[in-house]
Amino acid sequence: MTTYIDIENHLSALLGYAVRESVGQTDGISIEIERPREASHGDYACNVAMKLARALRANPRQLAQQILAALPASPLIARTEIAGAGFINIFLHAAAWQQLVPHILGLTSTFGHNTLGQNRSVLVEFVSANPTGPLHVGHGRGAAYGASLANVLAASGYRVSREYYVNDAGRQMDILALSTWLRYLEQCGEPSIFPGNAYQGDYVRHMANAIFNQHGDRYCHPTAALTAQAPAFADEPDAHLDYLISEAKRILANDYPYFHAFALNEQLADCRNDLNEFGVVFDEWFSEQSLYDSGIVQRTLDVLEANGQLYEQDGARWFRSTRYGDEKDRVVQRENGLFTYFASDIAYHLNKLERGFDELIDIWGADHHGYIPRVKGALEAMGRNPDQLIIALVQFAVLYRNGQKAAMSTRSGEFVTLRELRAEVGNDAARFFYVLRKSDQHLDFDLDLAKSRSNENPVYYIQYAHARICRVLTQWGGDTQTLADADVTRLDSPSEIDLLRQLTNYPAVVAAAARELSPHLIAYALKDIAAALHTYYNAEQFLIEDIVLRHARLALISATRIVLNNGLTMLGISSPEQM
RNA sequence: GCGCCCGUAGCUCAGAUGGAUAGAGUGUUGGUUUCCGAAGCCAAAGGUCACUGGUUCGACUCCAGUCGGGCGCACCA
Repeated sequence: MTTYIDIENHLSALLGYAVRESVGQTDGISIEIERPREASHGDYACNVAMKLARALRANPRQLAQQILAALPASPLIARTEIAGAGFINIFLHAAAWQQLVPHILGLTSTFGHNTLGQNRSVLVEFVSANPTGPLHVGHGRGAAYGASLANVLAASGYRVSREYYVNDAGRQMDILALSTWLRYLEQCGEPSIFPGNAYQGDYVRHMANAIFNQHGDRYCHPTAALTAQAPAFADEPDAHLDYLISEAKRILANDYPYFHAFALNEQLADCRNDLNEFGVVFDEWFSEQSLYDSGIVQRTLDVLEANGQLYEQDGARWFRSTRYGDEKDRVVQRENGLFTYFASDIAYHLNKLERGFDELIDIWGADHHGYIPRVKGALEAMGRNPDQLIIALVQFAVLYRNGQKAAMSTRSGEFVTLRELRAEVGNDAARFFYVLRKSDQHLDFDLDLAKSRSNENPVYYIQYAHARICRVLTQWGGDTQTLADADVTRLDSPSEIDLLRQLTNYPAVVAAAARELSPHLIAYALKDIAAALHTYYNAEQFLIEDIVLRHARLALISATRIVLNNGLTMLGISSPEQM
């Protein structure tokens, strides 16, 4: 078995050599190998002659001629031509494509991997939803995107850590603890004083039930005292909520942390379970509270203070983010002495860098884009390189059912949860539909299409290709290991060459997906590969008398199965052997 | 008002460093199975890449402006 020659690297090296030999200087000019749309323009094309033309003040077609004259011989190249304004078109021998089959069968699960990351470490932080209720479909998109992206990066030579930032320290958690206690009081038979801006969802009642069943009326107190001041807050619902929180803390005293911790643990466990079922796992669940407990928040502000980045005004402490391109300065410590979310977030990002990661990727909802300058600015203000932090924005997903929008709002309790979505369309369809769009593009999620078990559903199209191959290999009944040694020189029909080309392109797609943080490219490549497989399946027979050709074809579809499985796995989608 | 994102076929969307005649699915129309799974395949039709100008050998791609849509502009997270 001869060793595999990577076509694009090979052509790039040959042309680079030819350019140096023929016209000499190539500074600033990179050799770009592209795949023309038009088959008559060759298998690959190079535009280097046109790029050199300007600098050398020469005719591009003449340059192309000189370059081709110096082009070394290659076992892959059948012929070359000069076309158009000065394109060098390259036509390959079938062997250039055929060599891929034993290559894939040898590598199996690592085929498609690349070394773009050069073993750098990257922390991918995603989902990070407040643990104040079930994940909804918007979080689902961030989860699917982040998990797929992390897999793409891992396949591209990065050491990847997946992290969920748990906002367990803020006011929202207090509201959840309060909501749980108030529902509990209803269980105790107290008159309901549940405000409209507390958490309305049934899951709060469920937590209250659980506590009541376990502890009876141990945490019961009369609600009369809580209602006494209510009328004063008629026009200030948020102030009313804060009042109730402070009263809950006062009345429950040492029991308040119980409600807080119970609600937090319950929601976190639910969230973790939900994501696990979705195939989304994290290496670390990082607590915001731990940033306070370990003193990092204080230390962070000390650093900023020492650097002259903070000032006092109106009783609050401000960070001079306008120095770093932000629209206005931002408060890090409020008039009431409490730190803002921003303060702990600066500390969190500092902590990430102190843990030694080379790159940080934050995946945020697109509605947080205005937050970017202040976080990057804070890193810069602490003497860090803000370019180490990359923020990937994920746009909203809008569900459509029967052609109509399904609206959602966490507070009102009328949202569609990720769990409901998964139950309705299945994990595979959900993962696929979520990453089928570019992440910074709005997503119209068609529920009816996603759950249809018909040819209209693109996820089945790909899975069906995989199942079809498995079926053929099963009917054949041989050992697929032996196919690695098959003589593949007769794989030269149009549908075979086309399929081989699609498979050859796959590693470049993975690299592009990593470079562009765009796992959707994988989904589109899989559709193309599946289409080429289906065409092949209809064009040729596999289980034929001719044993050499039979083994060659089985080797090809076996390789195709491996690539489909690699890609589907990267997107967190199953590869069924039968459907 | 300012900032970020977006505008490609009837619909939903791709288009990797600027390349040659613009891509897929779906929908519409027509064809396809004595044969490994028809959840498939083949074909037709469908476009002023929002608009205007600029950069250059070449622009869907880069720049400026206009129009249209989304999001954001807290001592919330």
